[in-house]
Amino acid sequence: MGRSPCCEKAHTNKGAWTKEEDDRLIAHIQAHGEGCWRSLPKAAGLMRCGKSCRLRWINYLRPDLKRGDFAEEEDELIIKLHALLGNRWSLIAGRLPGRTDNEIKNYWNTHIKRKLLSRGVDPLSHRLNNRPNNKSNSCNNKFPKEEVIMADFFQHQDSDVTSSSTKSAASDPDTAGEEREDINLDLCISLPCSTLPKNNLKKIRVIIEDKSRCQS
DNA sequence: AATGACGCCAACCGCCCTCAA
DNA sequence: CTTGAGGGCGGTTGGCGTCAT
Repeated sequence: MGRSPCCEKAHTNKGAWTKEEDDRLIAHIQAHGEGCWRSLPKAAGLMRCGKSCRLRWINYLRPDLKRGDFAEEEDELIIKLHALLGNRWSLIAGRLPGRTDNEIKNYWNTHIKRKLLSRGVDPLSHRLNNRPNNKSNSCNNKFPKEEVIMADFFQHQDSDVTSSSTKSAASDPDTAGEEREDINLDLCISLPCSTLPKNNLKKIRVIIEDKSRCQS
C-alpha cells in the first residue's frame, strides 16, 4: 500500500549535484519559471527527482539567497523566533530574508543549540536549565510549550498590536518575569502574508483554535 | 604521515496538507 | 465525498573537511 513514489527511482541521480546539473536547472527555471516540479526534471533534461530539483533550487540556487555566516542579530532573531514558533523552520525562515529553512535548521542544530546550552538555557524549552520545571503548562499539558506561547502571542497581537509582546511570555504565569525576560518581541512579528506557506497558516489557525477551545 | 573522532551541511526520506477531478 | 497528484515541511542521514592524537 502507501503512496506511489514521487518519481522513477531507478533512473534518477542521487547525491551531490554537479555543476552541469545546476546550470541546467538554473537555465530551465530562468526560461520557464518554477512551475511544476514533477515534470521539470524531464523538461530540463535532468535525471533527478522533482523534489530534489525543488530542494536544490530553494536551498542553494535561488538568486536571492544570502550565503555566508549568520550575523549576531540573525542569531538572536532566530532564538527569539524559535522561542515563539518552535521547530517551524519555514516560518522562521520567512522572517529572515535570504535564508532558507534548511540553512536555519542546520545552523540551529550546529551552533545555536550549543550557544544556548553554554548560556545555561535549554534549547527546547528556552528555559534556564538550573531550575527544576515540574509545573505543567496550561491546557493540561496538551500542547507543547512553544505552541501555547505562540497562540497567546497571536491573541495578544489582535488586541494590542503595538505593545511589546513580552506579554506573550508574561501571559504564562509559569514564566512571567523570569526566564523569558530576554525575549524582546519588539520584533513587530507578523504573519508574512505574501510568503507564508499555506500549510503554516493552517497550523497556526489550528493551534489558536485548539487553544481557545481549551480555554472556554 | 596516518587515522580516528568530530562537526558541518547538502540532500534525502517520509509524512502531511491542499486541491482538482 | 473520495481519491490521488503534487507541493511543502521537519527530521534524519551520509559524505566530506578539519582537528586531535
